[in-house]
Amino acid sequence: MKIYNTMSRSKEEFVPIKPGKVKLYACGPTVYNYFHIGNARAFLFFDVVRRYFEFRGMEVTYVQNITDIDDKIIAQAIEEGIPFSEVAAKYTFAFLEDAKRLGLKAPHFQPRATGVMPEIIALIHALQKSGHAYEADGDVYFATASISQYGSLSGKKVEEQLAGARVAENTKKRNAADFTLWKRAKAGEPEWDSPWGKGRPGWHSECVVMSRQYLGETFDIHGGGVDLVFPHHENEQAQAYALTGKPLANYWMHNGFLNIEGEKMSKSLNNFFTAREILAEYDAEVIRFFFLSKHYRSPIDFNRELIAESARALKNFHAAFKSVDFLQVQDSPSIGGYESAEREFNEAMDDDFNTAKAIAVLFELAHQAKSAELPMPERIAAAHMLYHLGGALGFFQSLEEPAQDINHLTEDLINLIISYRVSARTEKNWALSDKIRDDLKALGVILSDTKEGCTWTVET
RNA sequence: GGCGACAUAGCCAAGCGGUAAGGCAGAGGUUUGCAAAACCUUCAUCCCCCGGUUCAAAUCCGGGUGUCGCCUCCA
Repeated sequence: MKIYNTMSRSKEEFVPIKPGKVKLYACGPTVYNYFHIGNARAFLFFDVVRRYFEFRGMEVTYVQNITDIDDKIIAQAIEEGIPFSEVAAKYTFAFLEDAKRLGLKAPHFQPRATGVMPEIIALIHALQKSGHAYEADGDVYFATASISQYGSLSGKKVEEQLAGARVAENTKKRNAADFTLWKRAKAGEPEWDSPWGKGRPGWHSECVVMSRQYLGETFDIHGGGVDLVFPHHENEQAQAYALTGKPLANYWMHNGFLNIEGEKMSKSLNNFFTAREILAEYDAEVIRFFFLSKHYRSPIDFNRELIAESARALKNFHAAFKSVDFLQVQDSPSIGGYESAEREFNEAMDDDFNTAKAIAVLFELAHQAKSAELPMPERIAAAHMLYHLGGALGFFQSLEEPAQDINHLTEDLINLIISYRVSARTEKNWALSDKIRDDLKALGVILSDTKEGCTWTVET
């Protein structure tokens, strides 16, 4: 399979370090707030990467960090008037909750920065001893000039950067591109003891520590949003090179940004949505479909009309399952016959995770499953394959009807009212039967007259 | 100033040298008392513009135009 490697700016054949195994690391959230819908794209995409490798029989080790000490957390703590650790705990919990609701499979390891503090300090210390880092007034900086590879990931030449860039003047740095490894604590800020006095780590060291701890010195894939290429990943990589001379990861994958109505999402533009609020409005599966319907490296525009369109498109799959009564036949053995669809699906996914193309295969299968011209066993086989392949993308996690918040009495009453309507229809009293239908609709109960009789669903 | 991405039907979106996938919407039909749902059929002579390479280009090259991103915390 081919993966676009940010390092080489081209698609490369993916060769894992150990055949059959994939060591995957993706940057997780900084827990200073509920994560937003743009974060959700990244989390969801790497969830699909993980699922697809597993689908193809690879043994995946997936690590995602949680940054629970950071300037933004401190700022939020001041704003909420609670200790920083409470902010971190609150939003870590919220993250785990929302991730689950989004249908993300839990990573194998989810280490937190504060849980590896001694290791981070040891890393910085090692960098200092080998001359790649220097202390200045309680802060420690990484000397970017000390390694030749600096800039290789992001393609930036440090000297050329400085001309027009808005680099804050920091006289403690030897070089404007040098980045903070350790930050001296100001009064009242969270602090840890270190060889350089009390302080906290910079952002870029934790991922180096955690990834190497769980995945080894060099691992297969490191991922995150494009904005992390520089400086975060460049700086992670620099530390790894300084430490061992070896790359941190062989493949760097970066998902594109999410825009709102063509504009960047930001709090100042007031177009900021948390995943939590979107999940309150739309099904997790709809959000998943929305993201996967476009290639992961392209920017994606988010707006409600597009989400609604995704919801309509997704109905095709559920209609397909319904048409063969898949819940009843789910456990029956599939007769096969749709191996070519699986081949097509795999080809699409093998080409740098072309989920949009893979989804087209799913629609073909849905079409087959619904086709009244095909014999039922064949339709069921198509539905089985649809379920199988959709699962590789994380779809159809709950095929069952969503639990309706209705008690037995209500249910009986609705059925009673319907029975009166059936009588009215038998008498061709259309005025009354339509009124009953309209009135129930106003209450959120949708009636449908089908060949099998009148069925009802509750509008969600 | 430096680096990079993208421009395909009303909308979303694949395609990456061999003659335009798929979805939404629309149109027509089947079904229906009507409605909804469902199913079937249909829907780009053409891929931002101008040159070039080639037997052949949406796909490659050069030049424009436009949109967006990164270089500062950020998925």
